[in-house]
Amino acid sequence: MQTQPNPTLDDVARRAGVSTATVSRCLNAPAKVSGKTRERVMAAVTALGYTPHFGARAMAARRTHTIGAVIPTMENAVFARGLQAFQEGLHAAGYTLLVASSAYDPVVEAEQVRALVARGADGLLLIGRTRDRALTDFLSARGVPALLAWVVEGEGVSVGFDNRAAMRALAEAVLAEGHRRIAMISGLTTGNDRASERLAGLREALAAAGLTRAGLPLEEVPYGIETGGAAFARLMEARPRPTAVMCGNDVLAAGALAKAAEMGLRVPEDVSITGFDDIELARIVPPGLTTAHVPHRDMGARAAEVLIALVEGGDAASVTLACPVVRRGSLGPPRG
Amino acid sequence: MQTQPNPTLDDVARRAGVSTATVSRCLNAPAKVSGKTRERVMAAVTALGYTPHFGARAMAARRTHTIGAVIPTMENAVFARGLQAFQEGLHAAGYTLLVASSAYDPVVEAEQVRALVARGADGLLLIGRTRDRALTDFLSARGVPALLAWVVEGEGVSVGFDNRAAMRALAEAVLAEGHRRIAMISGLTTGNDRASERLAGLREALAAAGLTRAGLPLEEVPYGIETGGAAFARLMEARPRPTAVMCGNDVLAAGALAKAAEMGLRVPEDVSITGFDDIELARIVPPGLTTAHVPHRDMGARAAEVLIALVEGGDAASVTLACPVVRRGSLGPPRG
DNA sequence: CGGCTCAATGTAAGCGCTTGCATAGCTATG
DNA sequence: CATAGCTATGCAAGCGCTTACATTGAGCCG
Repeated sequence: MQTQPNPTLDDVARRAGVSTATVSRCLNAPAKVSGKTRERVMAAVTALGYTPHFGARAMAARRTHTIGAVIPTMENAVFARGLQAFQEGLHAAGYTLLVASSAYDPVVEAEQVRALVARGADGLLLIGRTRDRALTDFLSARGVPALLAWVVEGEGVSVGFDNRAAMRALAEAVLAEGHRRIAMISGLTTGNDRASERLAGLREALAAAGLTRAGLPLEEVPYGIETGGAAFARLMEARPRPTAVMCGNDVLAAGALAKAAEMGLRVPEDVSITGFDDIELARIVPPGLTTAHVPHRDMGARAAEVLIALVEGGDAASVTLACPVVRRGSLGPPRG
Repeated sequence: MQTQPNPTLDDVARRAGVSTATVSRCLNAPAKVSGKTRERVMAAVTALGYTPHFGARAMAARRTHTIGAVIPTMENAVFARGLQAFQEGLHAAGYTLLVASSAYDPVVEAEQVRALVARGADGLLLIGRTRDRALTDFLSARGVPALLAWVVEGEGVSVGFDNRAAMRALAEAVLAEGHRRIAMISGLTTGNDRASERLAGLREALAAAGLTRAGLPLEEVPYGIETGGAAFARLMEARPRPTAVMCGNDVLAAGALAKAAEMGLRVPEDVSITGFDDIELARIVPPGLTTAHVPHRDMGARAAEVLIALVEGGDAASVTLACPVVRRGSLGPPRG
């Protein structure tokens, strides 16, 4: 499809009457070139519409100023928002972001990581911390630093929050209202440490309140409004019914809320519902969703800082952010 | 940071006792190599954990199997979803997707387009069709095909829908209910042809119904739930009040809906509200949002097909998808 | 059994850029 | 005025890969 060959450094050099080395310096270290020459070169650059060839540059410079990120899916607003902030931070520092999605599949994730490394990513942003040894080894052999986000430090540097503690705090708020029959709708926990940590947090809180572990009705379903609604309906078939349904994320909770309305159940009088993430949705679904606030944008911005430090300097410390409980209308005392 | 140099073709070749050419052929055209050699080479590849260097490959092969996409923002679910489908389609065909976002700024968009081309994108996906001459010229000079999505064909190939016609159809439904005092909350129209086309569609319908153009109260606000709510509040200060508020997208409409509830206005008894896009939200905000259904996933998938055809074959036809009106509780006849 | 074909492999020339080193043209110094 | 010390530039060697072309060695024909 290449109709006319793209202009190269050589074309620019010829047109400006200098060597390719000078042109290259003009572009990468303008201070090393005299004012007059620089002007002439820049004129040639714009006249020709020259754009440096990325592959060639990466090859010669062994540096790409590119950061790769592998996220589970772009369809989840939570990642989209964090990533947007992340990319703004990178852009400001002169880095470009390459995004790939894994569809929550570790095999695909590994593939994508390799693809990004092959593309010359100087560093990587990864979500969560469940991943296999081979991948970590691969990255360290290649000398590509990776930052883990959405979790707290396991091994390696991370920027994130403690999913378990946040969920436990939320559960404590629910218990404090007087709820004893609590059920949970969790996202799929297989290969998803955020989901399993949240579940674990709830179990810890229940145990601490003297409620037996066996007593937690649980539905584990894929991410989605529909699936959340369906899971809610199943949980509400139990007699006696749970008085509170805690969800692994806001989207599941929104589904539960919608289904409750459809079933003629009042929230929170007949049943309390909680979410996790605090996406915009949480504010607008009536009566407002009580949830754990995850500072997505802040996390993305901090992640950019830390990863750049890692890439350029060599080391940087992990950051742990707080996830306060946000109380809205969906949580109230059990009736009776 | 590169602790150990990455293995190169040469390392693999040496280890397998063949030339680099043979290794390259093994990877790119296995049929040209004898079975025994291939096994030996593949063994060396895995033993060394070899990954081809992307830049080098792009340089030598003048082809990257990479498609770039520039979207306004990842935070808009609408693009996220379309893009997810797009990327799945590309992946299946062996292409990789590079995503960049422009924040609705044409200058940034142009930058990103150039960056993607410099990175060797074989083709580009662009949203909408308002863009300046220089950019189109640049792309055609470089021989990089671009596909426009979310719109119908202007010049160039597109995969999308007719924003104006869809909005007109929606407006006709509103008029058919008997509404005559209609207001609009539009997204920012500057540099956003989707938004301006939708507005134009509404105006056409009003004109066709004999309502004067001057009679359309209009709020033009940035994308967001909050901004939609605030705009709604302003529109409802008019006396007599509008009986129907049509919004440029579902997110603005969700904000309007939430604000209506907060103001104690019943929907649709006191005021009807419509959206555009039909995102998940539209189904769950009570009483359900009447909106125009945009087939995002389908659009993404078709876009992948068409763009690949463009890149590989050279030409392909535009695709126009229908956007049926979806009726939900938020639209009813005006009271009285 | 010579000669031809064809499949499998090797040789080597780039692809477009960066960068260490050499060079040239100055000015400041003794 | 010769010399040292700069700065601005050029030269040329790769970076890791693909691919046209050359080479080799079978297998097959008459």
